[in-house]
Amino acid sequence: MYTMRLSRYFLPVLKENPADAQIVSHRLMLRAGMIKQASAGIYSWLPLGFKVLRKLEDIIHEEQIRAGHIPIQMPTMQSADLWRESGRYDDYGQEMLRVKDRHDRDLLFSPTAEELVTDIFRAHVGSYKDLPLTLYQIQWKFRDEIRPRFGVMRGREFYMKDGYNFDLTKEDALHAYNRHLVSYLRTYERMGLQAIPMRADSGPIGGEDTHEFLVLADTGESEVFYDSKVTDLTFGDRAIDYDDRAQCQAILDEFTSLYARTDETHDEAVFNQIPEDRRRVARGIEVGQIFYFGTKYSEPLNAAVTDPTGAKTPVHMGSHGIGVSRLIGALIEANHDDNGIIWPEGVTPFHCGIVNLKQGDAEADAACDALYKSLTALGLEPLYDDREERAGAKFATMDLIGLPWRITVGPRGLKNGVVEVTSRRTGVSEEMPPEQAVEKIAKIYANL
RNA sequence: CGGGCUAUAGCGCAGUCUGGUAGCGCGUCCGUCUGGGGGACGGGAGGUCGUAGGUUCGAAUCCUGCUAGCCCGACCA
Repeated sequence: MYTMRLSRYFLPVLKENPADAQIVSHRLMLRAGMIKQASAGIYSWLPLGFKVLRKLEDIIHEEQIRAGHIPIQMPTMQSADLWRESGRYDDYGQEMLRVKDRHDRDLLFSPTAEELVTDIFRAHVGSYKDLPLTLYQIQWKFRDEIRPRFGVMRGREFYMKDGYNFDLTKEDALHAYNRHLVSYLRTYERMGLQAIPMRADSGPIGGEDTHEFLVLADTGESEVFYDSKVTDLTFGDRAIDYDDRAQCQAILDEFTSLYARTDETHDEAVFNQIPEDRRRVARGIEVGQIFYFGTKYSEPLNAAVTDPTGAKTPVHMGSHGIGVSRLIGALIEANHDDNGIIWPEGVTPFHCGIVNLKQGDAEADAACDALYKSLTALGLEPLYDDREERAGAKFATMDLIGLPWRITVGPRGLKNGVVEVTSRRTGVSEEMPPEQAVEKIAKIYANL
């Protein structure tokens, strides 16, 4: 169990804006004590940031496993040999960090893992009976960006979910593609984000079919064009059977048939067929991408299975990524105000804050302790601000770190038997007895 | 990689032009008063001025090299 009393926690908040942070998410992550820059584009994750990272990771694992995908973990340092085999060692360019070990062998810090996962596959899978198979990992990656910027949104070291499907036929692989699209829709929605799948460019991964998921934000790096009706689409709590091909296909069609493209694939003529009042030009942050690339890696790397007729056939593959660390930046870009972050309930580092307005007041202290115990007994994680600080400082800290709910406890309210429950997002406060406040918070998180 | 800029206390900055041995705000520590939106007063701690060399009686300040970081551009999840 974490220490959830602020007096004993490690939350190095900053009152002033660090000079190097340009965009709001970077500023707020530094000010809220979530990260500390270690060098250009490389960050240490402090307790609050680390907690959010873990929450995102948990959601991703749950949704991937629900879709039938299997978690593994591959190394960050990889031998250049495999990359020479696929031809990408030379293709990848300066973005790939190359290192030599003591024996003068070429190593690299993995920017992605198609080669390695294909090597695992070819070593252990030989029959169509072992298909379909989708392996994924959540692991640190490195791309030696020419110019890292915007904090974790464009770092050099980043945390990423990357998954790889292996299928016997193109049809099977396209179902895997659809399955990923659906699972990603669910994943982002649970995080409180609207990420719109847009037709994209395949870039260095290569391939035929690809969609990027974009979160709309003014600070986004890509220009996007879409039909305003796409933002009305929500996945909601509809039941999904990932083995049901027709259902997965229908959901893909529903979410990708309206016009939504990045500037790379934008087609002015097609765009202009949308009724004028529905045409939108905006900016977006890319938080994920899915690819179908057929036998691009399986052929050169010789990843083949025996099909039912006894013939060897290269497997059809796809890969799929979610930028986990940059998602935190995207979440903040999409959820903040002048006072700080506003976490969606699904990803908040603590479920609520408890603010003791008069530390040292016997009744206030006792009421806060009781609230803290009741909430933790229900499996919730409150952050209790028990510091010897004035009310204003405590409010400012709570607003900055963005916990969605705050329970305010002071002598004045306690005299009437009530505490105050405040929504960070709306600012609306309600007075109620402490037990009722606990119930209210528990109810909010009951379905998450 | 091209163009621009910066480096002085944990954070934000002044001091550099005109050389004389470092200062402000915030934070931090101690004390008192406070107690519903970053409170007040008093007292303290904290800096090889990025680094190496040079000029000088004397360098944060002038000169040179190096390193790190930031911004714009090209590139990218």
